Amino acid sequence: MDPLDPDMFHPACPSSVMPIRIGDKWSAMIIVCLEQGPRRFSEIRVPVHGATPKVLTQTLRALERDGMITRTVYAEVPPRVEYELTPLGRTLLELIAVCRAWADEHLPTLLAAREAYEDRGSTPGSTAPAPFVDP
Amino acid sequence: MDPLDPDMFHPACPSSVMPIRIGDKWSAMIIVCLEQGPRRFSEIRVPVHGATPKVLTQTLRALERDGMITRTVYAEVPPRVEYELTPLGRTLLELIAVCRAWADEHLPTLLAAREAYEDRGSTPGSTAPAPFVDP
DNA sequence: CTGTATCCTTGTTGATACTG
DNA sequence: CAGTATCAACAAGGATACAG
Repeated sequence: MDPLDPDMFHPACPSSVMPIRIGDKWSAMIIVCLEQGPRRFSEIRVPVHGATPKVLTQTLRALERDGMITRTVYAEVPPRVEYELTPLGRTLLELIAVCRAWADEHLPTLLAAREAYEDRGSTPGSTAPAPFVDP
Repeated sequence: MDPLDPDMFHPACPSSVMPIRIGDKWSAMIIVCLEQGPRRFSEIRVPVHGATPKVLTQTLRALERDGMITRTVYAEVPPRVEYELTPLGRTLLELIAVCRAWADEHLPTLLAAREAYEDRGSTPGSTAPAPFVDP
């Protein structure tokens, strides 16, 4: 997977309905973006579209604060800043992988349940083999 | 662990700072509460203190909608409602266990990084072995 | 007992514009 | 390029009261 692919986190991506979240809304995306090496601020903005610079900065600061990433400023012009995963941050990759595996296996079941739930709406039947029905 | 222990989710519990969340704020607690068998509405309220009935109902409905739990109403007086994990809901227990294992292993590191970050505040030094320093 | 109904506070996200 | 500042919008969560 290309961490610079603009469609890496397309709205249709399962992560939209995933019941698991690492940190806030954007953290996991950023972690995955940095998997293959350091990235610059503007490089991260590409796949993580929708995140304004403000939100991106907020999230990056929080990750830095928690020791997940490092922030390195190079005294060049134009300025260059690189973000890189720490060993601690890399441990999150494994966790994300586990979550993805869960999604691959169980998300279809979840979505089916959700659809079935909407379908009955307020009509008869109960989820369980219930002895009594909820009017 | 006793799923009816009022202090099961004490504020000092690591889950307060955990960067991983299953669903919303209360879902994971509820899932764990139901691990050992069906529970009634008021039984769930005990360990999940802080959740008002409104929020608890919301969360339970969402979990039911997604096929994680079943809701069974018994036509008794006083009314009795039991919530129970589905097989799908039980798969979340494994996921939660993985997250807990991550926390046991890495949360101290995270907290240390956080403390170190606060300590420097805006003083010298950089997180990375940075060649240049951020003024 | 098991919820609903209202109202309100707060935190989070987003849009837009501007700076070193 | 890499942010910061400011304001607006929204959704989640909580307090309180009440109903079937």
